[in-house]
Amino acid sequence: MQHQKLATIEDVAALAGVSIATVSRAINEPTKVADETRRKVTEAIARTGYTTNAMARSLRMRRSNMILILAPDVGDPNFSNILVGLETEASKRGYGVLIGNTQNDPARETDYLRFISSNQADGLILFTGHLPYGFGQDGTEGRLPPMVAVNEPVPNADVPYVGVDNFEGARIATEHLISQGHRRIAFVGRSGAREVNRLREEGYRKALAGAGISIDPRLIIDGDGTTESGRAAAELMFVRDALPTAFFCVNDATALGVIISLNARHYDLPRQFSIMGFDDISFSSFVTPSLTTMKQPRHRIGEAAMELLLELLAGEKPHEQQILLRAELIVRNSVTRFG
Amino acid sequence: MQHQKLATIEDVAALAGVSIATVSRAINEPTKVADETRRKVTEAIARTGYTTNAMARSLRMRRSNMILILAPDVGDPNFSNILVGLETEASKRGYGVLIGNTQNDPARETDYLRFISSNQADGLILFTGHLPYGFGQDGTEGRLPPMVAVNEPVPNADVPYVGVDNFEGARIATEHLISQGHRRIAFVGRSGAREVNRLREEGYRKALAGAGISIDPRLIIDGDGTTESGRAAAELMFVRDALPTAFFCVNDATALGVIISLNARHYDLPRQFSIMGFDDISFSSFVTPSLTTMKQPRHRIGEAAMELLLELLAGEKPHEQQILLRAELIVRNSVTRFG
DNA sequence: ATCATTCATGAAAACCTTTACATCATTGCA
DNA sequence: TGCAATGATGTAAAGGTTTTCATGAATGAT
Repeated sequence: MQHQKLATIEDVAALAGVSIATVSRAINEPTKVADETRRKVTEAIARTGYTTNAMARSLRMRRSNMILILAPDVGDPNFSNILVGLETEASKRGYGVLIGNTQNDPARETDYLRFISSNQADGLILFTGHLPYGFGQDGTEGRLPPMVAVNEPVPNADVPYVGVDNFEGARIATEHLISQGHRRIAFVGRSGAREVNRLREEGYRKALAGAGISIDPRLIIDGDGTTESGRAAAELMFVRDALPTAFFCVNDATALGVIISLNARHYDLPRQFSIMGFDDISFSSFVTPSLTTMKQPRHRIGEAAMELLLELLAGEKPHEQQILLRAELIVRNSVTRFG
Repeated sequence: MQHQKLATIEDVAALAGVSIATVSRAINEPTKVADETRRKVTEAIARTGYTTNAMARSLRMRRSNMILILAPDVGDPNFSNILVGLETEASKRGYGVLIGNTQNDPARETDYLRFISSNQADGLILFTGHLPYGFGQDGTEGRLPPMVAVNEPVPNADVPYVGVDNFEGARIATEHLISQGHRRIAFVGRSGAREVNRLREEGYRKALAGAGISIDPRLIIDGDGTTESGRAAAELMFVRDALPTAFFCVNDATALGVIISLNARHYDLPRQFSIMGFDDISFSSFVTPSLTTMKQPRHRIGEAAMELLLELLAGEKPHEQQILLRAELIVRNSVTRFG
C-alpha cells in the first residue's frame, strides 16, 4: 500500500489548537463556530490536506451516501442513457452510484443485496421489473429499503415508479399513423410477460378504437422486443398473407428487424410500408429509411427517478407514487402518407 | 428510516455464547475455530440474520472493496459494453464498482477524487485518457492510487493500460481493403489530439507502405470520431475532387457518417465505394450496407483491465504494463472487390 | 449587581469491525 | 512426570468520525 497515512481530524485539531469536535463542526455546521476558529480550522485543513474519511463518517452516521443501481443489462443503450441522468442528479446531491449487472440471474440479484444490508448503499434503483430475489419473501416485507423502479414497474409491491407514459405514447404514435391515412396498422411485439409491451399495446388499441377502426387480430404479433423478433414477425405476416399498410413496433429494436426484413424483400420503403418505432435509440436516425418514432426522455427519467429516491431517503413522503413522462413524436422518413 | 436496527456481531456472539473475536474468526478464517463453535456461530448468524457491516469493516481494514470507474461519457455504447466486463470480473472477486461520469469536466474529475482520498474506493479505472485534474500536480505524484487506463492510454505517466491493439487492427483492416484490389484508400478521422486515432492512422500507413502503395495526402482527412465528422469528411472529398475507391474510417461512427453522405448522393454501395469501419458497435450490422469492420473484444477488455487492477491492489507487480488485445475482422457487405 | 440566556467549545460515547496479545487447556515428546 | 509446543478462545485497542452533554464565558435583562 503505497498510500501514505492520511491526515485525520485529530491532526487538523492539533494544528488549529482546537478539539476534534470543533473541527467537525467547522466542516459540517460552519455557523455554529466562531469566525476566528473557523478560519484557523480552514487553514489547518489546507495545510494538512485533510479530507474526511467517508468510512468513518458512514459508520457513525449509518448512511453511506451511495445508491445501488440494479439492472439486468448494463450494456443496453436504453439503460445507459438513463444512467447518465441518474448519475448526474446523484452526484449533484453528493451521492455516488454503484452499479450492479444482474443478467436476470437470481443469484446475482441476491448477492447484490449485501450492499444494502451491509449499509454500503442507502437506496436502490431497480430496472429489473421485480424485487430482487431474496427480498419480499419470508415476511421481511416491512424491511424494504428505500427504492424506486425505473422503466419496468414492479407488480404487486408498492414501489414508486418513474418511466415514460407508454400508453399515451403508443396512442400518439398510432394516431400519427392514422392521421397519415393508414387503417390497417399492425402491432408488432405483443407480450404477456412484459408490462411495457402490454401498455403500448393498450395505447395502440385505444387509438384504433378512437378512430373507429376495428382490430384485426391477425395484425397483432408476438415479440420480445429484440431485433430478431421484429424480423421474425414481419416474415410471419407474409406467411399469413394478412398484410398491413403500416407497422407500429413496440420498440425501435423491433422496428429495425421489420425494416431489415422488408428491405431484404426489396420493398420500397416507406412507399410501400410505413414503420413506426418507440424509444428513439441512437441508431434510429441512421437506418434507411430513418425511423419515425417516439422519443423517450431518458436523461430526464434518470433525473426524476433519482430525485424521487433522494426525497424518500430524506424521509419525505414522495410527491407521487408514479411519475410518467411524456414521449415525444419524432418524425423522420419511415412513415409516409397512405392512399 | 424504517430500517429497524440490524443485528451486530455482538448479538451473534451473545446468542452463540462466544466472544465477538471468535465470531469474526468464524466468519473470516473458519479454520482457526473449533468445529463445534463454528457450528454454533453459523447457527446464531442464521437466527439473527446478521450481515457484517461493510462500513465498520472498511474503516478497520482501510479498504473498501470498491473500484471507481471514471469515464467521460457513460452513455457511450463503446464504454457501456466494456463496463459489463469490468463489472463481471469485479463482482466475481467481491468488489463493487462505482461509476463517475466526468463529461470531461475538470471540476467533476476532481470531485470524484474524494472517493479515492476518503477511502471509499481502493482503485481507479480510467477511460479519460489523462490523469484526473488534481492528480499528479504539485508533487503528489508518489501518491497515485492503484489504477489502470482503458481504451485511451495516459500519456506521460506510467499507468498500466488495457485496450485493443489499434495499430495492428488498423493494419489488418487496411490490408483487407488492399487484398480486395483497392489502391486508393482514404483514411477518415486523423486527429492530433487522440492517441487512438493516431495509432490507427499509423496502422493504415504501415499497411500501405507494406504493399508499396504511396500515400496521397489528399486522402487523409481530419475528424473527431463522430458521425457528423464522417459526413463532413466525405463531403470534403467531393469538393476536393480527390476520390478514393475505399474509405477506411477511424471508427464505426465515422463510417456511418460516410455512408450517410454517400447514400444521400445516391451512390450504389458497396459497388461504387467500399467502406471499412473499426469497433463493431451494435448498429454496424444494421446499416445499409452492413459494415465491414474490426471488432473490439469489449467484454474481454473490461475483464482484463479489472484483473490487472485487482492484481495491483493485491500488491503484486503486474504481469505487464500494457495489455493489447487483438481486434477481429468482421466481414459484412460494405467492402467489395475493386477492379 | 444578579441572574437567566445564549454562545462557543471540549470530553467522551457510540458506530461495528478486525486483530495483536494474553490466557488457558491440551497435546506431544523426552 | 515435566516441559515445550500447539490450539482455541477472550480482552482490549484501534480505525476516524459525529453528536450528546457538560462547562464556562459572555451577553442581556431586570
